[in-house]
Amino acid sequence: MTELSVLRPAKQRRMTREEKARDTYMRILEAAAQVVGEDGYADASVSKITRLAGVAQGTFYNYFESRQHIFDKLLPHMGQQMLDHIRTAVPAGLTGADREEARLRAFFDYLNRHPAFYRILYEAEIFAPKAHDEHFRVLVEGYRGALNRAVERGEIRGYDEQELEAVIYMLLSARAYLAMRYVHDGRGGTGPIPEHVVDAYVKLVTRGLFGS
Amino acid sequence: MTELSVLRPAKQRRMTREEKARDTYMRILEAAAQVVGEDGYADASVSKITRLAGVAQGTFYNYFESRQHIFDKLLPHMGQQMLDHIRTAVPAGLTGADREEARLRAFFDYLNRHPAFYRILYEAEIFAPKAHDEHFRVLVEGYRGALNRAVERGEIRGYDEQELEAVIYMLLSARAYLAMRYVHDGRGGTGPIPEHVVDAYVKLVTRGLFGS
Amino acid sequence: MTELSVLRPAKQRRMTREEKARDTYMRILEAAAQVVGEDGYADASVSKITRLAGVAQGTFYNYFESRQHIFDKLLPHMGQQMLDHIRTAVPAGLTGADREEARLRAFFDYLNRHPAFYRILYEAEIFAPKAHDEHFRVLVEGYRGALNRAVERGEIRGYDEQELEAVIYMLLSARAYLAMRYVHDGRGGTGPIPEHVVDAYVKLVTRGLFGS
Amino acid sequence: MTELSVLRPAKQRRMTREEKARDTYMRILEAAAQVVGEDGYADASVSKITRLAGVAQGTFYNYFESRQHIFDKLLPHMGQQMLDHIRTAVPAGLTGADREEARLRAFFDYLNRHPAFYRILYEAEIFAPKAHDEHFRVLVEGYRGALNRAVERGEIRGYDEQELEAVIYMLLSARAYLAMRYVHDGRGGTGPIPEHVVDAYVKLVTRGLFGS
DNA sequence: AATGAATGAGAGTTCATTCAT
DNA sequence: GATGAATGAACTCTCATTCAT
Repeated sequence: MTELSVLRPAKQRRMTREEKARDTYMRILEAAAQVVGEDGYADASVSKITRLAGVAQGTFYNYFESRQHIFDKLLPHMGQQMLDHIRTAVPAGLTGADREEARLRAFFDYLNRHPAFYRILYEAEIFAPKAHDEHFRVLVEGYRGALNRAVERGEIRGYDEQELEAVIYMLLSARAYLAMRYVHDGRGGTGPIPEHVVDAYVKLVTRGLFGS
Repeated sequence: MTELSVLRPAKQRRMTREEKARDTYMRILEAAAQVVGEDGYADASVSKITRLAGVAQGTFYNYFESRQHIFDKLLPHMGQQMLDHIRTAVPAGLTGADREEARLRAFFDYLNRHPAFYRILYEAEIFAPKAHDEHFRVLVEGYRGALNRAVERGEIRGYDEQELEAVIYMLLSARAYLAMRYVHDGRGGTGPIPEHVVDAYVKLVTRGLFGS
Repeated sequence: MTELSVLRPAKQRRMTREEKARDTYMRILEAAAQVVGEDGYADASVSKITRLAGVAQGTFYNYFESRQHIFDKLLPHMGQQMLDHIRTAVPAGLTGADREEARLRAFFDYLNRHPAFYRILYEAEIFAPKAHDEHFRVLVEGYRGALNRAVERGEIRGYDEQELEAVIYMLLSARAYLAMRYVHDGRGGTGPIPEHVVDAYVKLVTRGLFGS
Repeated sequence: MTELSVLRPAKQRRMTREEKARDTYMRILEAAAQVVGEDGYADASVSKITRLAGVAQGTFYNYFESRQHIFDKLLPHMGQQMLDHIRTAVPAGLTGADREEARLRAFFDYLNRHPAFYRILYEAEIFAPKAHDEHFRVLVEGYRGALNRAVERGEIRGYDEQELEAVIYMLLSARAYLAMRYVHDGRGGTGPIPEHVVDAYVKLVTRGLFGS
């Protein structure tokens, strides 16, 4: 493992103190993301993170109160990126099952581009439960709005509000496990999602939700 | 935490050397299950486990090569219990969506009776990935047989074999997340699954898979 | 803990460079006194002191060579205040045991008004031994003069010069321990000295020194 | 600093496990006493202590919960030795001021033989306050009994019970400060107490307490 | 003169594992 | 086979001090 070159801004004239601080903060955070992505939270020691970030161990504690503290920041940081990616990648006009398909593809696409994200997200359930819950809450709320609109448009029938929440959990979980099974190969590597997996998802959702 | 009394066999006559060894092995394994269930893998120290099992720390290494080793045994041991429970609980004659519903209820029922199992199972993805994969493989194979039969009976249409596998993953994942969300309350405790959650699951599966 | 407002001079016209420096020096010194008084030398970090003084950490080292250095200044600074207080509080005409009693009361009175002083003084034996010795030297010399005059006046008999020094140490030590035992309650708080303690001291000194 | 040879028992036949454990415990405790005696509590690191005791750092924590914990054991351990020494050294028949003198000499004698004790005792006020209080309590109670008997015998007159407690504090404090001033030379070394100091103490106590 | 980010040595503590008894 | 004392590597975190700005 060597120093991160990412995010090291081209040495334009000069950086103000504040900019430099912001830079250091980001370098540590990105280093943590990479280490957790590769080794998991349990093996993400402060020493590994700072070595990768190219700063002294003590510097870590100028920016984060504790090891747990940076873990709690990781998912919010990366999760926002993911949501932005999905929002951008899903065409505005899409509705119904087409929208679902686009979202699934965008999710897998993001995972392929940011292989570290999978571990950061799914281990967070254990190592940063607060952050994980919050992330989930955001996802669920976003979904709820979309499904409610689909109900209003008459695309979805036969589910009351409580049931829809359960459905959202199922759809989110489906994404997660499909990612575990089909995006990740044995160790470390990732690949594009097979078409038949998308087909299965879309079929299940189309019939099951937007049915007949 | 005090010594386990579970599994301490009634002191009939005498135990053969072999029986005693088997007994000690089981005591340690059960103690590990309880500790992991309560504190998670990360905090399940050898010392906690042996203290609970009522043996010396050194004894642990007469039965398990390492801490990781016992973690790898945990899920196979508990997972078999779960499968037995589900198999027993689901009436033989049921097919189609009714069978799915019965399986879901049996799963949640098991979780309620064995609260430790949830952590053992879901943290295994991180702390005992080999065992987790194997456990999943067994579940998937069992499922595959059942769904193939449903296909043969004409209950399921429009999914090829590969797609069915993806569907299985989605159903398994649905269980997992619904458990996380609806069985577990904030800290430690569990409760029965709400009816509307079962309804949503059944509806989605009926329409999506078995649907006309 | 918030910034000290003490000693912040009313913002008259303007401060000369020198005045400002003097002001900063005093602000840091007073902050150190407060922190040591509350948390003890061991927990009086430079960061706590500068935070309380309202200056940057680096500023500290413009005024004091090291943390130890400011500790060495603390007792001389506060000790002088105490001596001034006692000198002022003890009526000029008193002699003999009456004078002793007045001094004891003045000492306890100072302690009650400046609760931080106790820790600064007594922990100095450990954390600033040089300063402690010097402080003691000053006290002893002051005492020696007084007792010598008492000898000359014939109030004290039967002690040679060396013995008188030992007596001085005993009287000073008595003060200290009586303070520890009777002025300080369990944690932090202080109260007036009980009368019977003063009585015991006066009796012992009257009979023992100024005796018969 | 090298390994302690003290207390390493002559290698008689064999040591039972229990004996060996006791031995290790004592070796660590004695090492701690020596380190604290030389460097003070603040600089008595676990690493220094275990190095001197000739055990691994981890071993320390098999015997003491924490660094603070061993500090809390130090004074009780050494204090008992001191009391035993004084009790043994003071002839049984002595009473009144003679007894006081004998006690003072025994105290200084112990200090000379165990130079580490001074720091252990007097820094305990700061670093092991609980132990210090307890030690003081024991000393005071012992004293109180002796003085009460002296009152009954009519050797002491004019002090009520509360006043006598204050007197005890003054006598104990006198010992302590006289030790600081006259037993310890500049750094580390010790010497016998000068006769004139004993004389001063005896004179003060005789006149002040037992005085006709 | 003032700042505050960066440093790095060193602290206390934990714990999986070993091995002589 | 059972024991439990001993180990030592690794961890997180603190903080006095420096120095470029």
